[in-house]
Amino acid sequence: MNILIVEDEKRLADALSHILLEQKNMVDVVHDGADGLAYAESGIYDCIILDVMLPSMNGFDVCLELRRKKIMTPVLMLTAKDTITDKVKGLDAGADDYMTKPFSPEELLARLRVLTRRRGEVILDEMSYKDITLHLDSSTLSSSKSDKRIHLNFKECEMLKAFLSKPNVIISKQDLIVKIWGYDSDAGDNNVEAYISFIRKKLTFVGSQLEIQSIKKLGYKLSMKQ
Amino acid sequence: MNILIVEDEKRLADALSHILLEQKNMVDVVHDGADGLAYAESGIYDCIILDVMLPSMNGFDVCLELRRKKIMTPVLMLTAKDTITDKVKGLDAGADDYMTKPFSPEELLARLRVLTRRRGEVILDEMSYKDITLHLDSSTLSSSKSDKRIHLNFKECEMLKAFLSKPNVIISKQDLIVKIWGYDSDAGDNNVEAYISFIRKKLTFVGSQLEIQSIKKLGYKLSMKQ
DNA sequence: TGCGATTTTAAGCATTTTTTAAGTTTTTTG
DNA sequence: CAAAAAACTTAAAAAATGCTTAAAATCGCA
Repeated sequence: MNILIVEDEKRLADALSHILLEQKNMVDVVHDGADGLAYAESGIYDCIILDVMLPSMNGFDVCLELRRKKIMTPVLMLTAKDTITDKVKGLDAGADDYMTKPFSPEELLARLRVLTRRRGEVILDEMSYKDITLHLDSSTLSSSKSDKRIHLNFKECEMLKAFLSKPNVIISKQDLIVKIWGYDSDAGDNNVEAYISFIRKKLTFVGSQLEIQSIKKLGYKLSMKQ
Repeated sequence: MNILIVEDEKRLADALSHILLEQKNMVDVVHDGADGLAYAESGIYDCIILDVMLPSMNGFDVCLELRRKKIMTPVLMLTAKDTITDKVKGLDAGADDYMTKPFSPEELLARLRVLTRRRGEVILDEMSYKDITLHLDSSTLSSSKSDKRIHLNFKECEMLKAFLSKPNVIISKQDLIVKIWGYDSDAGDNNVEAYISFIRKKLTFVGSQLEIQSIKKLGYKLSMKQ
């Protein structure tokens, strides 16, 4: 899953992302409300964890603005105090659930499970972007530009899924390592590079107009050629 | 169907009711023997699942008392250990069947089917997909592509049922283990592999155009060849 | 108890996947 | 522009996954 954390307390943000990364999610962290809104508007997240007290723009307003823009990504609101007014305000603002600090990792994961199950149920069996489609029920890649199909192995598939869930967004090698090899693996950058190379070959094979572009020092992104 | 569960272990009680609710039964759960007896006396249940070890009154006594009062609702007795004396005691007490923990959901349902068939509920007795039919009453597989028939044993049958209920969907080895060997069995992947191999042979034998395809790292799915 | 059926286990094999490492190429930087 | 760093590509080694059997263990029943 693809999760956005909007939290200014650095220690808490770290703890949260640590917990989520361990479960092999993709996690983005931003530290203030305005940034949070900007990221969230991309619509690429499966869930947003949103603190109430934030610099520049508070969590309620972020949430309200998101809903006003018809972005319905589930929001889990965090707050330090368990006051009824806050809770009501949060839910009025369009949050889907509400959690008071401190909380246990288990509670966090349980709530996220509920939030994302709601929209889920329908299990995704295809992911598409532009001319390509990744068929998850057969681990197969195809493109509308040709009638070729090619099999991807497990890690290739996971990696391409990461790019398809965030097209045009730069994903760092570290994020890919965590997502595919796990939080405490000892895979190195070269492992990522090797798989990027495999996937590129397969994108070319099916005749796609998409490419995995490398941005030195930052990572890779999936985008149209040229 | 209307089922009463008398079980004090919360986890197991939950698992049981979950399984049964999924099949659209009505389920009542109580946690001790005396309550169990009180509920069972109402006579409204189609079946009673009764643990042996219970607070306040053990399962044997509950069962004995029920029969003494001429309440003949079928009783499926549960026990942790498979001792002959327990079994004998259970059946002497008037239980209709006897199941030792751990057990798989499929085994539970199969036994309930037998217990309640007596009283004439309509039960599913065939599953078909494309050219094959699995005859549940005789555990026999046939295909419209030939007039051959072949017997499947219990586990082969349960496994094929899993695939027939979700054709073209990938089912993981873990799911199959839980479904067929139970939630805390110590069966491993190789057990699944062995049975997949047996079933493939039988699909071939009856001349079916279907195959169980394996998708590395993800599981298996039933689909048409090619 | 003993027999046949069922289930489990284990080992060998084949295949696929993953890792590793070394040699290139490309890009950045001083 | 040269040197260093980063990224790319490959082949080959290593590891893992899955398949198939036969044999052992277990079960169910007469």
